[in-house]
Amino acid sequence: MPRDTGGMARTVELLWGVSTPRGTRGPRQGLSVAAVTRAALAIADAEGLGAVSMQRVAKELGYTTMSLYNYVPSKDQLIELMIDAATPPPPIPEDGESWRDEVERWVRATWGLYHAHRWVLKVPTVNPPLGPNQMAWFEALLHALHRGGLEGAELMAIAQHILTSTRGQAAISIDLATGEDGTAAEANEALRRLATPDRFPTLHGLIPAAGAGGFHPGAEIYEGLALGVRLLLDGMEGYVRRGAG
Amino acid sequence: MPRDTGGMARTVELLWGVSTPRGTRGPRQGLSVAAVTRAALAIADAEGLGAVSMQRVAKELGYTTMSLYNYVPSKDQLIELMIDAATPPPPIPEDGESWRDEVERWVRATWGLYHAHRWVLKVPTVNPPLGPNQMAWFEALLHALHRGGLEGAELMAIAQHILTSTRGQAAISIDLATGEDGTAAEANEALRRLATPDRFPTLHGLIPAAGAGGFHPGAEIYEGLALGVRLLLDGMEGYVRRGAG
DNA sequence: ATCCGCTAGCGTATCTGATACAGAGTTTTA
DNA sequence: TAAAACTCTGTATCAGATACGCTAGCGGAT
Repeated sequence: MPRDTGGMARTVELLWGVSTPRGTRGPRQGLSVAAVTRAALAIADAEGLGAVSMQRVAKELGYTTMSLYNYVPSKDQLIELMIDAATPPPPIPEDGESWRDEVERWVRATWGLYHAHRWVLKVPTVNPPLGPNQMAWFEALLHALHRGGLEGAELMAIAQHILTSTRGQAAISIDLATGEDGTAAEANEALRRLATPDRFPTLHGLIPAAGAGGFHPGAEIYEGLALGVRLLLDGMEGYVRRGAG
Repeated sequence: MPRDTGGMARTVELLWGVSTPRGTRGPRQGLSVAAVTRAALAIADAEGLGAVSMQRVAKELGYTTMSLYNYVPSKDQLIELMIDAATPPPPIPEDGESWRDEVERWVRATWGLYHAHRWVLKVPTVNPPLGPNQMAWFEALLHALHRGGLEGAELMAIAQHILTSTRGQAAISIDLATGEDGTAAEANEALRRLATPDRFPTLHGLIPAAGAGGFHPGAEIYEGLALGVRLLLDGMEGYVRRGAG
């Protein structure tokens, strides 16, 4: 029987810790899914996703590469586990906090989360996030927006909107912060040279205005994100008031 | 002299076709950057990014793997070229079109673009998009929003917001459409099972309401995106009217 | 008590893909 | 017409994922 190399069912099982009941025989297990995941996570946090190889993780744990496959069916699955493991429980709304503040707190926390684990957004997405922690965060966002008066498909839509723009802007911020020193400056330089006023009038006009050159450093991007969210919530309030949703 | 393996400068050079003047000596070139890029692009469109390897591209062209390196300094650079090559010129706004319609047309076109080249959003971003076509699209979006009354950092922020949420939602839609047949259904099934009303009350409430189970198929996601953009623009109008920006 | 069968961890092998390097043939310029 | 500058080829290297078969530890049925 070939090793079950994955599939959604297996992934979900692993993520939710539903241990397929295994016989108690054989040598005691020296490792565990959690231990493997933790080790991989530590490597990624310290040296980036590229440093995570099965060999490296095994070395870190003092085991052979192949023994990891006793716990994790493939590297891809391991990465899914890492992502969920990197995700702490979502922030708890404070008493009396407005729903808008709740949303903004969520955005800030998400921003922080991605910056704390700069590799997370490099993982090319394949599946919807079905890990327990991922789901908890999404639930938290839905909760806040629901308080704001949204329901059903609209609720889902706006939540996705906020989620994806937060992810996207965080990814940009991280790319700029992570690149070799000077990459950002080099990019700005290139931008300045290429965004000529004839072909790119609007963009060209922004370059001096934006200080670092149109692709801003971290804090400014966050401010931009926050503004976008605020305006979206403004629009949403109007929408709800008008009686839809 | 080692082959220049890249760096922003080289990338930009390639993207903008600034041919570093090469001597006219030696055998006539059988290939060109464009030809290599085109071949790679065709493979990616037909079989996904995973099918693009240097060997495969070379085979397609009837050359050796290594000969490609005469034209393209590395695979990563080739991928950047592919992305820009996959990007047609942005849509041209119609006469008399409102700025809001201009934005919405932009969003729709972007959506279509990503769906036409389903591999583009799988590329883990490293650099800001400096290719000429990428820049042209961004300029188009800036132009529309500028007409709406935004300036400077606010303009940049809202443009990024729209860009990232469009990318993000398109990515979700593509993942669902691309997975093995049944993956989406399986995910919904899992979601239904895992999103228990006690721990995930809001999410749980959405599952039946959302038809396919909370993670909607293509058209519905597009509707959601469009709604989000509309509300954001609503908020933006208020903001502009209030005199900021 | 004991032995059987399950299983963890090991060593090694295979396969795929990127990229280095050296050599041979081609074309232009001094 | 030789030297120089290139292009393309063939082969080698290196990394990383994962298959496979072996050995030995351990719990449970005899």
